[in-house]
Amino acid sequence: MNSKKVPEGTITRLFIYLRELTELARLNIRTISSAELGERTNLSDAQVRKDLGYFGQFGTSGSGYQTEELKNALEKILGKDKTWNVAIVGVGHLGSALLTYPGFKERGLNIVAAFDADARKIGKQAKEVTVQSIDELPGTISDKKIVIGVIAVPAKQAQEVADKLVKAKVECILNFAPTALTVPEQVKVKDVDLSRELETLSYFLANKERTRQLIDQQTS
Amino acid sequence: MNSKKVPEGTITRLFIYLRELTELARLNIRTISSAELGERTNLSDAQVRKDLGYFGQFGTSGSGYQTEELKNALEKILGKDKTWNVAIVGVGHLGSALLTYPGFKERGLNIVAAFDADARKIGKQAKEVTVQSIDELPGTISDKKIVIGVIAVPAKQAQEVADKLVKAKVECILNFAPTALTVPEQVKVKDVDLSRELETLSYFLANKERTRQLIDQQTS
DNA sequence: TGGTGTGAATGCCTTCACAGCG
DNA sequence: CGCTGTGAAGGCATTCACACCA
Repeated sequence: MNSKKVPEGTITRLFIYLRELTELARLNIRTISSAELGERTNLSDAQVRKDLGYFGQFGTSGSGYQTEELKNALEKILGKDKTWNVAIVGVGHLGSALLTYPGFKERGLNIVAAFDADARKIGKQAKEVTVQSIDELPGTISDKKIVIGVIAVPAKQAQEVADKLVKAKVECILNFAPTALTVPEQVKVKDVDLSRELETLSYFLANKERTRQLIDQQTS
Repeated sequence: MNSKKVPEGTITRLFIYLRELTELARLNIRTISSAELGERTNLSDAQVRKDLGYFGQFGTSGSGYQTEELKNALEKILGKDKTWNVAIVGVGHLGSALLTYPGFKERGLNIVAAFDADARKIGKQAKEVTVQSIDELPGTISDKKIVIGVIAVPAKQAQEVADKLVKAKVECILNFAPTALTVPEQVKVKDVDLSRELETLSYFLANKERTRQLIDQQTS
């Protein structure tokens, strides 16, 4: 067991392996090598072994890993044997998409509350939760033991919401607003900017076009 | 001008700087230092300078960068002086969220088509586009000169959709389906797994709990 | 003086390569 | 013999630190 610091990317990939292992288990494939698992996830065999190596020894020389066994081990490592309560703040299109997404519950993430500032949305039923006023946030967060807050409000309100979540003592925040948040460092923040993900591709396209032009010039 | 290979992360951050510069320009702040810009984006001053250094020299010793000038330079570098046509495949909650998101157009990303396999959704109007049958995908992609395809369908259909997009000659794919896609390497794929982003936090929580237990044991 | 631009140093992550095991 | 586990090497990316400039 290597107890060095685990790279961030390793964690991300562990979830990818787990997803694949779940599929393999469903297909009744009992055993898999690092090479095959890598193939199926677009990663290298060495990467697979090194990632797993941070957490212990799971394989058998010559034959690979037991699908079911490795799956269980990863679930434990990743905290999927527990459940965590989640609140969504902002019930716009994205917030609604998250509320109705079916996969969270079975992955140990229970969305147990939703908040919005817009009076017209309050009281609406979205799946199993009722949209509450943002004023009820502090009370609900502690009553329902919510540890993850999801920010799905416009950029301008994001910091304000973050402050409320922090004060209410959530332990992590998933931020979809395109703005840099300031929070105490013990609170883990993960930023996801959907718009930027798309925009990033425009750099790729612009760059491609530039090199194309460069080649045209050289050949003429 | 440093012409080394530009790190992936630099591009991501360039978009963050641009966002901040746009805000600064709006506030009529004419000039900014790398330290201030870093402060506002939760990045280090050195990081800011190094990132910009890949593309040229934009600053003035002693006073910093001209907001407007740097903003324009970044827009050019990132390809935001051009527009790119985008198609959304899969008009579920997430697809709809993307279709109605207001920010894309002004950022040079025009969503000009949407496809779905569900007959009940075809013909529906979402903002300025009408949902088409997936069978019309090949024709529409080339007619409308679409270069980016967004996959917002369930994992099981994702590869099939990817194949169609590739055959129709899109240049990049933004994939929201939680599965590894196989595409020719000249096609740029960016994976975004919303569910995984949330799940990742459960590792953080589980790990926190584990260390807490460890400390309890030691002190008892 | 205040702040850029940039080599050099550091640190982190991935890939290599192979000993050792079943 | 096939495949894991893991030090060591290599490659990137970030941070440091300072010469140089307005």
